[in-house]
Amino acid sequence: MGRGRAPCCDKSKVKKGPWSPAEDFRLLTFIHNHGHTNWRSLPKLAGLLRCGKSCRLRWINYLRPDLKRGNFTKEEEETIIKLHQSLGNKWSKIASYLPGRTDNEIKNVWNTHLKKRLIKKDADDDHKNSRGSCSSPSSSSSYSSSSSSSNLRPHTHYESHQVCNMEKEVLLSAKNQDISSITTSSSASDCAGPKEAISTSSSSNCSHQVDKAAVVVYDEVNKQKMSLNSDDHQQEVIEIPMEESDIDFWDMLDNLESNESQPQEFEFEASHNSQDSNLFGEDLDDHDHDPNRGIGIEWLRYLENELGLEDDDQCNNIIAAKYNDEVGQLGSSTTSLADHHQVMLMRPEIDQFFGI
DNA sequence: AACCGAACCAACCGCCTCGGG
DNA sequence: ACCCGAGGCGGTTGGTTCGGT
Repeated sequence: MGRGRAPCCDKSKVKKGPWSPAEDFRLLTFIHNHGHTNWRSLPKLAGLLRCGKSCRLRWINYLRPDLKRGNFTKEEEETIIKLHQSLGNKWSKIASYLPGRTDNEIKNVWNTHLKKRLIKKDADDDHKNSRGSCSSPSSSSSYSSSSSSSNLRPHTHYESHQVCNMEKEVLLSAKNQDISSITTSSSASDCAGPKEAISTSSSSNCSHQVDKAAVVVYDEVNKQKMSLNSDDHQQEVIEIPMEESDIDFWDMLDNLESNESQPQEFEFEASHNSQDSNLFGEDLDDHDHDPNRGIGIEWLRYLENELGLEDDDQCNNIIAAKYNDEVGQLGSSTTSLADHHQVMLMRPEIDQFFGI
């Protein structure tokens, strides 16, 4: 095995760094039209100069339409903390219990907020205990004593690792408690928990038990979440009705991309998401079976917002020109103007024209 | 206003697992 | 049983933003 693992792609020929709106759009459109059966070949087929892994990551962490954006709620944070006690750093497993959240997102939240918060809380508890009645020597774990000394300043990576290991020791005992407490509970398949984490867990008894523990935690937390989620976090699948269009259009986007001096900000509010998807759902029903026909204007707004293009006059003009070209080519066909407003992504005056 | 350190987060890297041949 | 390729995962990095001085 002297050669080592072959790289997943030719690193010299792939683009790295932040994704441009055009790349996002291209990836979105391709996946919508063809799915993602083979990530490795996807970039080539989609005309992206990216590694397949990079495309997958971008899709999973950012472009997937069922993603929930915005800050984590208290309930979500509680869920993460509890699941982390059961599962440890199994971010993808934890993510499977939080619909709309990605493992990367959860990992980031844990590392930046929750871990520090817990350490601080432990330190506070320790402090209180030490000031109170004399605790027995056995009650002061090595974790709490050492962590409290280090949590007053930012951790280096090495220190974080140490803290993490110490947490593991503590969590292990918590884990064992969880497992022992649920051995009489129903089987994992009976639980209404997340699909993947349960159905695909075919590994060791240990991990299976850990999953069970997580399911219990999940059920508990989920009860609290149900009422909240029913209103403002509905799972809306955003249709992407844009047919992969001609090369010129992509070239145009690529040109735009090269004119951009700054990466765009793609803030996307969860509320916007649900609101818009509600709106365009009905419109699409009449058209989405034929991708060349009408498109939900709200989806376009979503995309526009996602790609950070709404204020880009240059882009607007180019796309409007593209639109005029297409309408011109269609000539006096029976297709209505409204059926082709998909190229008019971001022009308020055109919205007015359509009475939107 | 300028600087600096902290916080944040998107993206990359490399290892692991799994499934097909 | 073994090999290989693809997908998945967790750890880490580095660029950007934020907040304090």
